[in-house]
Amino acid sequence: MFIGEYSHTLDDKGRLAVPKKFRAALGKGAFVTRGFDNCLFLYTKAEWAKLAEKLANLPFAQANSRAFGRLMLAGAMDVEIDKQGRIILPEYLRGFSGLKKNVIIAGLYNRLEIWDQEKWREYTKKSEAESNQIAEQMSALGV
Amino acid sequence: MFIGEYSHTLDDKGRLAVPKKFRAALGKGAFVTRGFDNCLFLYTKAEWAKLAEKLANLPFAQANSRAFGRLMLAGAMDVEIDKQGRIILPEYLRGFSGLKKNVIIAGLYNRLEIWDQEKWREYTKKSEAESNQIAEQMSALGV
DNA sequence: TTATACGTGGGGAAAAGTGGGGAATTGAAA
DNA sequence: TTTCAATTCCCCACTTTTCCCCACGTATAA
Repeated sequence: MFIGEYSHTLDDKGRLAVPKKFRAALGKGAFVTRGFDNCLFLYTKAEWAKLAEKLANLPFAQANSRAFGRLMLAGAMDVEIDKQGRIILPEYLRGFSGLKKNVIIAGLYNRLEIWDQEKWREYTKKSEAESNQIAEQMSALGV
Repeated sequence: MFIGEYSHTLDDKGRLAVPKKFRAALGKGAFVTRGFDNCLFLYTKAEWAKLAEKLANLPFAQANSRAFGRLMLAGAMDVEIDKQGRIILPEYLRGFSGLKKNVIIAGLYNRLEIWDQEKWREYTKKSEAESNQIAEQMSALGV
């Protein structure tokens, strides 16, 4: 289970440290891909396999399904954790997510999200302001 | 079952003493996360597991579900109680809840709430003043 | 008044995160 | 085929943060 918010830095070589806690889970293989709201999703091998399966079975006759598949499947890349506990993010994903030096890594149960710090700050600020409304809606979903 | 109101202090290292009564219940694992009205929620491991499960199953294709998950899952952190009976609150949660030196820990049955003392005072003052109205509305919910 | 327990503060050791240099490997050009 | 250049990968070292332990003060009860 991934939870929490971590602040790390992306170096000039495109390397990003994974929080110590999560390395064991990702050691068997990790997959990054494009996410929503301009962040990246990082999955364990097992979770990625489940998701990829679902994506592959989307009806490719539908334009939206094709777009979704291209976004997440073609966007994906398997990454390895080096001896220092870092992964290398490919150029196209750094560009997509607008990552600069300061990066936020967020745990969302079965995935990690990688955000540019500025974007994350703006996003959470906005969400906090709307949290009461959102919570009302969530109660309808049984939370 | 957590009840009562306790006043403690947060030190420079972000450490907060948990009231003695509650340590046994939280000893097996405790989880803090963002709450409502700018306070933090503190759960036992068992209670958190139930909540996290629900949050994880929200449909991530919906913008509001994602926002809620990011507030509460990415907001969460598992904390351990040290030999002195304290937990460490991460920087981002202290910022979120506006905690300063004086902190209130309040028991709410299946969770504890952590408030900045000032905010708590204002909130309770306001609620006490409105208690009659609130009570009317609650009766509709079967209380 | 003394003893005990709880809460608070701080210092030192260890670990995690970050940056940079050098070796090895790959690819391209002569 | 050989050589040069560029990129990738690996390892070392520094810095910062975290964790663990000890000690003091205050409150409470005997």
